[in-house]
Amino acid sequence: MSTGFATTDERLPAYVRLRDTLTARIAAGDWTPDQPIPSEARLAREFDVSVGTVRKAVDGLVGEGLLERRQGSGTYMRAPSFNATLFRFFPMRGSEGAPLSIPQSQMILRTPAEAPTEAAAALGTGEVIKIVRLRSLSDQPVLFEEIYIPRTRFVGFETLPDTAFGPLLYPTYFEHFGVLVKRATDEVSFGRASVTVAQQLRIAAGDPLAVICRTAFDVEDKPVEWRIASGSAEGFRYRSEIS
Amino acid sequence: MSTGFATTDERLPAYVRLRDTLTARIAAGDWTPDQPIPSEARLAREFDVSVGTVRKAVDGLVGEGLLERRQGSGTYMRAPSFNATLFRFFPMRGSEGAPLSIPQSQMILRTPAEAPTEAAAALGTGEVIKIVRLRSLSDQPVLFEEIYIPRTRFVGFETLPDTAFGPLLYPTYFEHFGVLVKRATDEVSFGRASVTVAQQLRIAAGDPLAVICRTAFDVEDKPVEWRIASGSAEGFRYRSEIS
DNA sequence: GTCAACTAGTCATATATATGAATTGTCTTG
DNA sequence: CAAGACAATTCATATATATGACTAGTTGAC
Repeated sequence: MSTGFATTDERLPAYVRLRDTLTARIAAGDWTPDQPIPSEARLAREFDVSVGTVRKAVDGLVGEGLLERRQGSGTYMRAPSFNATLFRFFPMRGSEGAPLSIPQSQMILRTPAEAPTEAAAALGTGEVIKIVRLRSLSDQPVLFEEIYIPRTRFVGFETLPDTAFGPLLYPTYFEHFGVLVKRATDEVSFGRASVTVAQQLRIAAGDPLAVICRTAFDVEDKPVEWRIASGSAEGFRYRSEIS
Repeated sequence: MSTGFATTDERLPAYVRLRDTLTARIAAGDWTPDQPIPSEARLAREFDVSVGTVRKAVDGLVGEGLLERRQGSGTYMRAPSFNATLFRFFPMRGSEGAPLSIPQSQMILRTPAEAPTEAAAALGTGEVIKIVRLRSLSDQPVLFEEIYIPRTRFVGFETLPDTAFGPLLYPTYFEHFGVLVKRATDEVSFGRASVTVAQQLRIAAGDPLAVICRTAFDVEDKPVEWRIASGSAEGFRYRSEIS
């Protein structure tokens, strides 16, 4: 008897199977952000489980930040707000509550390429699209980024019009390619500016550099992006919450 | 009618009030780690709520990492495992799976002191105890730490025997002073080694330095520790999970 | 004495139900 | 047409209950 679950291990509890099924639907783009998914009662009927079981499944996804409940209205998809990465890296106000400038993003390059060793290892493939960006605060370049995304997941990325890009990449990933970034791991280290990086950041070659390597994963925990970002070590700050 | 709740706002839902009450008991040291707290059925009777409500309250604390469920056995206190901070900061294997050395911890100083500005601001008091530690990997000093804790929460800290300290401080905080660290915020930046720091780390003054400032909070979200850790920027790595 | 079987206690899963609170759209009324 | 009353829908809280799974200790047979 089919119960409507996606094909997951039958030995697993119903709420787990339902959670996985909902995740698959989200990943497949069946629903769109800021649109309500079916109500708890509907889902209960559809999958032939009780409302309590639906709530438990949804609870998990809310905890992961994939869904958001709004009492009286419904439960909505929610693209994880990896917002304002730059704000995490550099302090935004001088010392007094100085007017915080808006971070800018300038795309320099977007082309198919061969992934460097580390990126290939993280992504599991060498066939990537390479993106180069320069991010600035009040016209001062602060972060130089090289980004690698697997070609198979982002077919046609290099031919997208420039208008498809805002200051953040992850919304574009989702809207045009259905790739939803759920989590990422950052690794901060110290280095020295190469000639090209120095030129972009308008510092001297050999100057101390803060380097952030990030691997981003989608809802199914498959790596979908590897990036290396560099900024002058002067004034650099990386904030992190641990628990 | 008393229902056994600690005095929290009566307008709040029962599961919130119960959760807060349980948190207070944990903070008060009513239970000890690795000891089971009363069973769900007992708690339900004690607070005159249903088992479902108890489960919902406990769910929250499990999510926060304060409690841990063991099916068939009970629910246990769990000091959050802020373990192996050093491992997060420096890579532990050379390049091949080299035998990972055990991090050592040498306490250099432990005395009442006046807090530096930043520590005082974070802790809300200048009356602190200052701790200085040097942390090493295979007899190579890698991290120099200055730690400040409020005197009022840690009465008698400076007179504790050295045997009361292991390689980690947080277990000692809890066992001797009932202070349970639940979360912390780290801030990584880069600077240059002062003469004293350089001496301790056996590097040259002016060498690039990685600096990690941490503020730690207890279960009630009150700041209980501020520390600044410095290590050579060469070979430094700070890992962070974001979502 | 040892080991297997049993048992009591505990958390895990699942259902059914009732009531409250918040939102949203509709309908009535002036 | 506008404003307020109203109703339907949806999530939020809470209870009661049943069954299964797992643990840890006890009992009993050999």
